[in-house]
Amino acid sequence: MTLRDVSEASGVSEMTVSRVLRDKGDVSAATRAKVKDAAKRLGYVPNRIAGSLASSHVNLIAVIIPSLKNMVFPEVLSGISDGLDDTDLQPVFGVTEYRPEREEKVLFEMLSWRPAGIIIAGLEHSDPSRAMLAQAGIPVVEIMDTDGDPIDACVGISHRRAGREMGEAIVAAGYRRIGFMGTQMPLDHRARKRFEGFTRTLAKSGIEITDRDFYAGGSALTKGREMTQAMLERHPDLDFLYYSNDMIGAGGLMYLLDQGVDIPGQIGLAGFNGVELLDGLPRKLATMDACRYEIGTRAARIIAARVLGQDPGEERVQLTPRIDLGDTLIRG
Amino acid sequence: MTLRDVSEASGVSEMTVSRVLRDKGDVSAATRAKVKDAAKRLGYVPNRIAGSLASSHVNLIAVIIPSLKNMVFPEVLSGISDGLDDTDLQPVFGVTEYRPEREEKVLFEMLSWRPAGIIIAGLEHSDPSRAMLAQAGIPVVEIMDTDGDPIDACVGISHRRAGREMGEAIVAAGYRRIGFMGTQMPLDHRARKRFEGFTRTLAKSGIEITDRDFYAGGSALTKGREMTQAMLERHPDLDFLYYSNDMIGAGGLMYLLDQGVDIPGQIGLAGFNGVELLDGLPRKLATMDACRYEIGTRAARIIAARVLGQDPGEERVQLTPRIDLGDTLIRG
DNA sequence: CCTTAGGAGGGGACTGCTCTATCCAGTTGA
DNA sequence: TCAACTGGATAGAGCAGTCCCCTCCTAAGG
Repeated sequence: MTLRDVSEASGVSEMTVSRVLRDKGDVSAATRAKVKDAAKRLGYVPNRIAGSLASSHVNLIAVIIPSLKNMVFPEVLSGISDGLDDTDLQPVFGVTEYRPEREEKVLFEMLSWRPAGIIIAGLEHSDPSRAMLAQAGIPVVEIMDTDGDPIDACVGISHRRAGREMGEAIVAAGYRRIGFMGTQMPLDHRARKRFEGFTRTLAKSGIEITDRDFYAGGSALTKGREMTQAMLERHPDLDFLYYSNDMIGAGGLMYLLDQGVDIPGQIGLAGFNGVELLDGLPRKLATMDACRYEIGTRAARIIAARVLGQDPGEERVQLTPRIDLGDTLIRG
Repeated sequence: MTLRDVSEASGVSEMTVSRVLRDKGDVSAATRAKVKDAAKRLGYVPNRIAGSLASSHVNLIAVIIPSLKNMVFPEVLSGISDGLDDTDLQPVFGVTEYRPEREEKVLFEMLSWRPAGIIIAGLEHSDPSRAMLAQAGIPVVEIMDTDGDPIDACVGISHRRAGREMGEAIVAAGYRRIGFMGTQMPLDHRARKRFEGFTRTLAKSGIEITDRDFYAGGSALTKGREMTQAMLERHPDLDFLYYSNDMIGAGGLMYLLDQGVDIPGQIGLAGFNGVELLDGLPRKLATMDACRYEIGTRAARIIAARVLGQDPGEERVQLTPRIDLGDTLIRG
């Protein structure tokens, strides 16, 4: 089923059929109708592979993210999808599982389809990946993070600063014996940067983290409970627990409520991400919004503008995450 | 940057370069090394658009799902991704937002890339969509649901049966005044089928739903709280609440625990999906596993086998969801 | 020692399907 | 009558794969 079939069925040249289907060039209304009718009758679906090869235009935007298991990324994808909605650009997703070698592979695969642009999470990439991104000759937007040197454009928040601000709020509130719980992911650079920003800020006030723990796999809520229990058994005198994400934070919160602990009096809590989930918990966990959806839309707008040859405006966008003290952090 | 550039840089024909890069045909180790070296030095990324056009082989599997906002689908995607992992097939995702006209558009877009197979959620499609699927001439696997006539292959669970079994468990446990809460989505056929199976089963025992309510948008957990409160104000004598998904069910559970209601003595609760989240709640919500991950892997295996010309085995797979009574449904 | 078969290594020509660029014929209007 | 369009056709390009062919070397047979 090709242009030829449609052209034969409608009695005009392939050229004319192509023009009708792409709404380009001048074709009389009568011919147009004839062609469209034939195409519909035959169930013709244009072959974009041939089309893209001929025109060297591809309407795909490659989107590379670490994971789908964490709700953070689907939200970014929604933003991208919405930001691209009024263009004919189409996002295509690839998942790296936080592994650099996977990232390389996924990137290579994606580039082999000659997309019109790339949106990729993070600023840390292997040398081959950076080389591919730089050489591709298409707009590249690195998202989520702004602590580092972008290859091209960039939209995100500063995770160092996010960690710092939370640290400041905690110190200001008077907490001093602080425990940290996070995910066991050396390759999650954003979590690492938050942690660094956090500890560095505490250090300025002469405070050192009392305990820390990392987990891998399993239900985040359950892990949050277990880790919190274990940490408090090790250090019953902790007065604050900072979690690297809201899910384990929520688990910790549930555990402490079960135990009848006074929150935020005896122990304060904070997470990160601002997940919607928190709104329904008995006590609202302090957190920090990661601007996920907006990151998606802004990145998409930059890509769209660049691809369509318009002015993309600001190309290094640093969004400001809002801290939300919720009910689990005393106002300092 | 094309095969020609690599061929010129390495001093062999384009043909030989192509063979080296695809690991096909006999090429001496020396030549192979020379070519690979040149390709790497130039940062050559093969053009799959041209490759696919030439070979009429595309390694893409189109995956069409209603939404990314519900964790159900990312889990299915993980399954698909894992199921395809040992092949060179690559999933490509499209999202319909539960809208048939979006589905048509997404399907058309995807088919225009001539994928090797399609995995699509649900059995209900518009006539044009069905026509496209049937005419595409590639394996089609409809997933999530088995209540209906698949176009080709099919992997899922029976949502009617899921509703029925939950209804039976509730009746067996002795509950009689039952309320239902769900999402306001006429186009979520699976939720509808569960509801039908549920009410029909109750009817057999002479029970009619006492109240029902539907919501749209907003945080599911919060909505669950609000709807539960509202429904109990309307009907304080309800003794069971069935939620169409675990998130609103969890919200309801939180509300009732806050209120000090005896669960499951005074009021029983059940949700649907078996989301991981439930494991960390103070009380485990009764639910039913939707086999999300397995649906993904099975669908992927069928597609892979068909595409590779192997025996796909069973092509109409009905999985059996396990009911989990948790702590919120008296054992009947 | 020569012949010959066979295989390994590599090249040439053409193809896939659509789009771009260019060109032509017919029409319209001044 | 000629210029300016309009509707439509023809030719060629885009890049890598398939099919088929050729060359050269090795090894076995006579």
